[in-house]
Amino acid sequence: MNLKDLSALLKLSPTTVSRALNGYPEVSEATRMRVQAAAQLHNYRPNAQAKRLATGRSMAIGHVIPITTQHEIVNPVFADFIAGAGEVYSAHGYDMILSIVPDNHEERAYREVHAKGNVDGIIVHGPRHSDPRIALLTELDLPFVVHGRSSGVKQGYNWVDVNNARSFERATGLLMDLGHERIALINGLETMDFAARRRAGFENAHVARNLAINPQYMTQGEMTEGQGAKYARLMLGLTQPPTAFVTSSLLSAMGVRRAVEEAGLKIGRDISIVTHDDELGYLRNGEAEPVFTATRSSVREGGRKAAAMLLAQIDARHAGQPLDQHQSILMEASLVLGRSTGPAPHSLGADRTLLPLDGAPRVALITQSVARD
Amino acid sequence: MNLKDLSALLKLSPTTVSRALNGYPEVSEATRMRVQAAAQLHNYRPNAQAKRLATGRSMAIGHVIPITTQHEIVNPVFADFIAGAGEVYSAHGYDMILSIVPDNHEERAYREVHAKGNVDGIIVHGPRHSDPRIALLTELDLPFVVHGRSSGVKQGYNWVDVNNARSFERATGLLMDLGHERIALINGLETMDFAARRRAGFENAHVARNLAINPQYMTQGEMTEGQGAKYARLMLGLTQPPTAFVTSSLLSAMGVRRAVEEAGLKIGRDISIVTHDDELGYLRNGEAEPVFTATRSSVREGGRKAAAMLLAQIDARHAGQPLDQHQSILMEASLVLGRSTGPAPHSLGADRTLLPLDGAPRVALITQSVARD
DNA sequence: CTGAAAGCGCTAACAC
DNA sequence: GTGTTAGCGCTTTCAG
Repeated sequence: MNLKDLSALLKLSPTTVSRALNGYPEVSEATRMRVQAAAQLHNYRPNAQAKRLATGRSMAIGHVIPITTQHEIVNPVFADFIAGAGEVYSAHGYDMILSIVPDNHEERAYREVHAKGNVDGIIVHGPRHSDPRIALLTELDLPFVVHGRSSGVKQGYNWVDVNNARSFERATGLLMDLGHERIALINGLETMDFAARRRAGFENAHVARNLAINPQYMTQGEMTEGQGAKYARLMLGLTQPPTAFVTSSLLSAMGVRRAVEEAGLKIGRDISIVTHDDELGYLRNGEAEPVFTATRSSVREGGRKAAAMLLAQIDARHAGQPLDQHQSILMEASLVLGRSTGPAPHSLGADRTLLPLDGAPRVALITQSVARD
Repeated sequence: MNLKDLSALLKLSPTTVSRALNGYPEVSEATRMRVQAAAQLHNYRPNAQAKRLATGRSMAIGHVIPITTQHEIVNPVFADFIAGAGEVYSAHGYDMILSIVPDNHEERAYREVHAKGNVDGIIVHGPRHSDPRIALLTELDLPFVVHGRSSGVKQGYNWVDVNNARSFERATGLLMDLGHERIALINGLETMDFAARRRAGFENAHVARNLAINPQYMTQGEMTEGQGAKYARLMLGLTQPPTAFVTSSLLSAMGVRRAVEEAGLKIGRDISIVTHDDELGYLRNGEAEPVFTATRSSVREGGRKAAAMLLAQIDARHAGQPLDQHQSILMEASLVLGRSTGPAPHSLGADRTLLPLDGAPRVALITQSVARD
């Protein structure tokens, strides 16, 4: 059933039917009703391709997920983020086109997607410290929103990110408040912007408390268990091993735990581990179910916000507004908690609660949480 | 730059240019060269929408991921599977359209996507035991491949699945071989086909060894840590508690571990836990890095196979072949390993290796692995 | 308020 | 070998 068929059936012109269905004002209420009823009855759906060609809008948003050619693991964060974005798209009649692109083909992929005209906008995932994609997309004049930031880029652009620096600064500071002076950082690859920011936060905490930063305690690499264990082993082998670890992912934290156990040490007694990760709901317990959910949903909420921002941008452009104003949303990470056996939560400010882990308030998990915009 | 511009530039008709670019034989080699060079030079990309409209092929595959309205967590398995499928699509010039659909709107979503004509085929995720989507898609005459199976459906259809029954049977049997007689199953929701199959495997192992199946030892629910802990607590509270747990996901296994620890028991000494999950790379160690990778890549490989199967089906149909033959691929799950501190692997057949966990060969992890088709 | 006609950018019969 | 013509199904001026 297409427009022509339907209009023939109604003994109206395709034009009128189209207008009736698309809410144009110049059609009489009576015929609009009639048309809508018929459309419903015959289950009419305008052909998407034709509509796209006619309007010049593809009604689709591209999500480009870069895959490093070495480690081809898809970061689980993307799944939740994309789920959130997807909700917004379907509410607005947009499709989501997902491209998993090897990072060496990225530029080509973007140019192609643009030239072929099959998306109206793009969400950029996994930005690096200085990410060429931002300049590229600006040059192509394709609306986009970055999931994360690219600190090395000076021009304005739209982004949605989590306050990585602040959360790592607080996590590190927290350990220091508990008496730790030798704290290790097991970070993600610092070419990735989020990892660079996490390191900055880690260092800031040292600076703020006048503690020396020991390069031997800072490592970066893939966020896998193997890497976490490897680096932790190295550091535990130092003459002055760290007394606490701040890690950048759940997997790394599990690797650290393994190394710690191998060394015959006990977590929460000899060694503290703090991990920051969107997945870390995996580790908590007790009250944890809601925390887990909250963690995942906050990433999802980030996806929603990014999508909404992008669609607004596209609408504005289509409405002829210049819009060189750039928007950004910074989501605050909040401290949550470990394995609570103790009674009272260790408070960290109005909306922050840290529960002691295994009775000893020395191990904490940190997660990204509620949005603040 | 569009076809018309390009052809004007070359002083050729759009037709000829189109033919040259699309590899039609009736164009002279000389002009083909000239056209290709010009296209390259001007960075010409045919407009996707126009092409779609003209050819009637949307060159896109839809992946519909159902979200249960209660627990809106996206199963991480999807990410890897989709990444694999994505590789195949981009190699063949297809786009991937991802829809996250609340499970109560599924039928509508499928009908819509079909009527709008924006996909040439669909991958069905998360099939239930009797899944109406299969009949629906058959009725709509839209090519599709199921990621998983739907045991209650009698008609033929294409699918790619893992041998869930067999792997759970072997896991359970393995525990029995180690002397366990009271084994608990912490399963996913058995309305999901994979969970039903896992249960069947669990039961088969009992039948094969003439052991009674105790309903008190079988639970199903969301595969979260909280549920795992809850059920494990209940069972550990029985007068005859189980001595081993077979769980359906990493999260559940972690919940069980928590409950076990709370009860003052020690894993590997008092209690064994076996988990089967695509994610369970998260838990292994030592030799584990490659296993982790292999696990994830095997899911990815499943995605590749499903995609290839679907594209073949679409091509065949387009070539006018009837193809009422249905294909299927069953991937075998292989046993891998726990936390290896002991030396010799405990062998389970030619391609199967089980390493002892913490020296005591009583805890094992089972993962899905290499394809066999 | 409704309709006729043109056109979005491409492909595919059908001539030449 | 190459060009002409007519659509694909819709939207959108422009008339009425």
